[in-house]
Amino acid sequence: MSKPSVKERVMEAASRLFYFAGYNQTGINQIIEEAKVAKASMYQHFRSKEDIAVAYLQERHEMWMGKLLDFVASEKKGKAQIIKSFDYLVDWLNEVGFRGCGFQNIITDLPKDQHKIKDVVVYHKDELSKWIDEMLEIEGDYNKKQRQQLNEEILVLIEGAIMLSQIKNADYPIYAAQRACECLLKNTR
Amino acid sequence: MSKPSVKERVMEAASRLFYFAGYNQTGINQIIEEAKVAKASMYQHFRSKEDIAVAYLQERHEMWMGKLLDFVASEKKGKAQIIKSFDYLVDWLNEVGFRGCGFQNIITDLPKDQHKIKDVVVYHKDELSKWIDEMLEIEGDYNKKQRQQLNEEILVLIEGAIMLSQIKNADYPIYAAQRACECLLKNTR
Amino acid sequence: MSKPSVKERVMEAASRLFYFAGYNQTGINQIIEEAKVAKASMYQHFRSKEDIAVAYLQERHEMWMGKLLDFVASEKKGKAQIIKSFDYLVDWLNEVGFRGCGFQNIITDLPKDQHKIKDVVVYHKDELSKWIDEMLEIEGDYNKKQRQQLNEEILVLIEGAIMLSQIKNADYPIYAAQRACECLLKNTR
Amino acid sequence: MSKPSVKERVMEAASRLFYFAGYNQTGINQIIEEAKVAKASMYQHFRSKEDIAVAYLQERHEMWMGKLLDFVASEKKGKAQIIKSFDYLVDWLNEVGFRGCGFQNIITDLPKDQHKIKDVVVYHKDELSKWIDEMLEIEGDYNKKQRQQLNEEILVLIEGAIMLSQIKNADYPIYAAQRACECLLKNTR
DNA sequence: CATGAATGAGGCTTCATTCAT
DNA sequence: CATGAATGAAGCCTCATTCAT
Repeated sequence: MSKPSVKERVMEAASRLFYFAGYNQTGINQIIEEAKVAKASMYQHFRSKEDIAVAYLQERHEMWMGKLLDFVASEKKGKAQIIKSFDYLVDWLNEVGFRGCGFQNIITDLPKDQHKIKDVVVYHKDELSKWIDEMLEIEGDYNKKQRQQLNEEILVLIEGAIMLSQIKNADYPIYAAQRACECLLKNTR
Repeated sequence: MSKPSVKERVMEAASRLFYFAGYNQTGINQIIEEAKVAKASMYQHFRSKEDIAVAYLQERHEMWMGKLLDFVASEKKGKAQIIKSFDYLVDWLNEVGFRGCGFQNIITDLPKDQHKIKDVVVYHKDELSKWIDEMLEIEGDYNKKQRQQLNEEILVLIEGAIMLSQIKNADYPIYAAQRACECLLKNTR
Repeated sequence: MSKPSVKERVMEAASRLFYFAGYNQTGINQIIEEAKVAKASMYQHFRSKEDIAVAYLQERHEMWMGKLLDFVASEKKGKAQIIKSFDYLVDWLNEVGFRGCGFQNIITDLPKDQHKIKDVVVYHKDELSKWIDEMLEIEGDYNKKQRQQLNEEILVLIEGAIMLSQIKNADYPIYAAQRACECLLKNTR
Repeated sequence: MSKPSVKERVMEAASRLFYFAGYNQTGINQIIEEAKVAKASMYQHFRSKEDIAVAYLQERHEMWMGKLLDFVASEKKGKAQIIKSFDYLVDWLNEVGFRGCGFQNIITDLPKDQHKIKDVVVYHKDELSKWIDEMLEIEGDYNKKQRQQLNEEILVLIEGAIMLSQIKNADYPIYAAQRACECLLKNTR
């Protein structure tokens, strides 16, 4: 039971602070203080604050997708898991006090030159999109064009649900998104 | 043809910078420089940076809602205007390079104590919601419960469309939201 | 008898420290501490450390050339003043403990991108060269080509005298330069 | 054909960086990175950055004097080699982009306590001076006093030539020094 | 003998705000 | 009502060195 490594301690503190306080609100000094790490030690593991953010988002992606897949595993693969994924959002966002999506939140107020961060965000949403497509493909009801359109629509619902629940500090937008999703999946066009 | 007032010049510069560069990326010094205003003059009109942001968001709300109503005015009030509102989003977001929603963008990375800003954001989304409700009510097809649920769903679509178009730097999410919206409005539940 | 302004205090401290301790050895913190000025106050008057150095060198140029002209004024304009200028070097360098030339010293170990500093140094040496040319022209003994060559040679002697006196911590190199200069001026070629 | 030793690799990198980028501009990290050496390995061979500089200057002295002697070897020992030595300066400084004298450059901006470095610099210039004296002695035209004075003057010319060519980024100061040197050697005083 | 991790001190610069005129 | 000067706190990052393995 030894002490976590410097890298781990930095990641823990940075993840918590970046997510709950915000990227710009979180200073390097705060991170190293909470991680109980010397500043230069931190910079031996991460070249810059931006790099910490990238690592944070990558870790967050793994964690978030993992939890999502676990959560929906009780349902049959396909539409059912997609519908169930909104229940995941409800659980998650209630737990974090509707703090919203770590990926959305970080790109909205970013120094103009920090492209690496934006890239991970796009990657995360693309991966989520891939999973949705998988679920739709398993269903077998749709051709490729239909799948793509549905996929886009569902992703919009997810993004909107997370964002609006953050603004309103409530979970009703997530349920609304779920209802909308059910409607979209029921009515072939 | 006199020079715009200090307040107006500050608002112009701050609005532009807050929206396109981001609230945290924009410093007071940059605002006064671009507004060509002395620092203390600015602080005579606005108690703090937060206050400037509040004024910016209020102005932006008026402007945005005004443009929305103008844009959809060519359509019959009701579902048609709602559908048309997504075309507004397409026009607007293309014009601003998919910079997203000024209201969404500002709340995601904010000092913990700046509640006044959050309040205006909530107000803005509530007003948008009111307009949607108006349009649905005019239709006459829905009871109150149905109206509220549809309203929530449509708002989620709008939020998601704006956010995802910002992430993907493309307008397809807006069209996806529009398609989804049409589906929701067509299929009574 | 009011307190000197912030700018003056910064200049005084920076000049003293840059010259006697060295540009790289002198930190912003040391400057503001000795100038008794808040850091941000300093940055209101100087955009960067480089800019302070530029101002320091410009001021130093005026001071140094002024003192030189004053010192040699007792001699007749022409060769005599040139010879006398080496006595000026002796006086000056003894006074500053053979700390060398502020202009030479700053360019030898400079971040690659600080061109503004280099420019002032070149300007300073060019102005000194102009003065030498003036003195040679007054003499009337030389044609343009001869003047230019002598000028270059004398400037080399001055630079070498200052540098070698710094290395050896002694004034004999200055006297050597003076002797050499006399020889050059005596023997037309 | 084995890999150069740690010490050699450090020396190679440090020499290059100290000379071309500057002592203060070069960090330990950059040295070990370019030398492909672990930090602690380096500190096993050199007690401190200052020690690396001392070794660098010692090596540089051997190299520089060696090349000088080789270069002038085509001439007869005496005045001729002295004159020829300025051609060496021209060749060398053109090759290194007028980066100046590694010894001059390092002492102008040094932490106050690093005396070991200063000592090597003085040693280097003294050795150069010894060589000039040798050349003058071989000539047989001068008494001891005359030799010493000429020696000082020639050294001043060399120092000035190197420094001014660095400032002006041109080789004309070296030719000027050569002309002056010829004049000094021709005219007994 | 070699190493990567860890460190305290300090580097330069910018922040939003207030003060004195 | 307008202003430029002044400020303390904090921003991100790099320094030369030492430690534990």
